[in-house]
Amino acid sequence: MSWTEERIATLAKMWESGMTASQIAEELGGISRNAVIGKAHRLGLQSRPSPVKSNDAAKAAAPAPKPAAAPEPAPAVAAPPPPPPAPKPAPAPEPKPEPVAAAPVENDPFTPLPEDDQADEVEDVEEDEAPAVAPRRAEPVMRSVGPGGFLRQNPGEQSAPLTPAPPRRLVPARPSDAIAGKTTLLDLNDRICKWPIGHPGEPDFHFCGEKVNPGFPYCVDHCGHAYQAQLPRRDRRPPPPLPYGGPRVR
DNA sequence: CCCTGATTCGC
DNA sequence: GCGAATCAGG
Repeated sequence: MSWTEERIATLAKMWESGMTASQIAEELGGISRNAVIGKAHRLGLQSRPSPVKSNDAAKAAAPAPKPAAAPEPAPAVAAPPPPPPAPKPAPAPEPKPEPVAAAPVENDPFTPLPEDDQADEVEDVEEDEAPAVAPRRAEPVMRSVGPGGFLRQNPGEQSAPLTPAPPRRLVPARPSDAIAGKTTLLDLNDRICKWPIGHPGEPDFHFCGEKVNPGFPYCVDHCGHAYQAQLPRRDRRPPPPLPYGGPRVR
């Protein structure tokens, strides 16, 4: 297996959307999670909340505001508690500026209601990503579907691809009509709701795709699902089916 | 034990 | 550049 444009794009999307390296590896297929992690690092994707953050508390506090040419900026996971989804720029090696923000995964939508300890999460989300684009059309755009299931662009519709050179493909990314018009992994960006619909690997697995509640990874509706105050056990819904029922079946 | 991501280092 | 091996925290 080699890292084609598309596999890299998929890796990047999944990584930024908070999927674990294992999940990504499984989805890409024929590759280990180590390969995924290694590639992610080489690509400069970095530092989502890692279990092993090699962190020196001394680094951030006092010393060396001027490393000059010092080779250890060590950005990533340090001070800023509420990392707003910044546009992912080139990795800034300076100590001061906000490093690449970690993907916002306050609450894994795949296990939306872990039972306890999440009442406080709504607390510390900050808001400094003012929607630069004011009136985004909230209405889903009707598209025609070309042969093979790829989506056609409407006349006058300007596509703003995330990738500098969107790969032309003879084989469309949408594997089937089941996914036509849906928001797939490759459609994810900072502005649309990343709430998963269905299970990864299923032919119609897709994402919500609504405009996000600014500052959150999900739309208003799904934020309502993701961030919930704890109810008394008395009147909790016993069946927590959404949006991800159980273990993956393959 | 399991999981996670980070890092190293031979290829 | 790649990724297995290793490390280290949860």
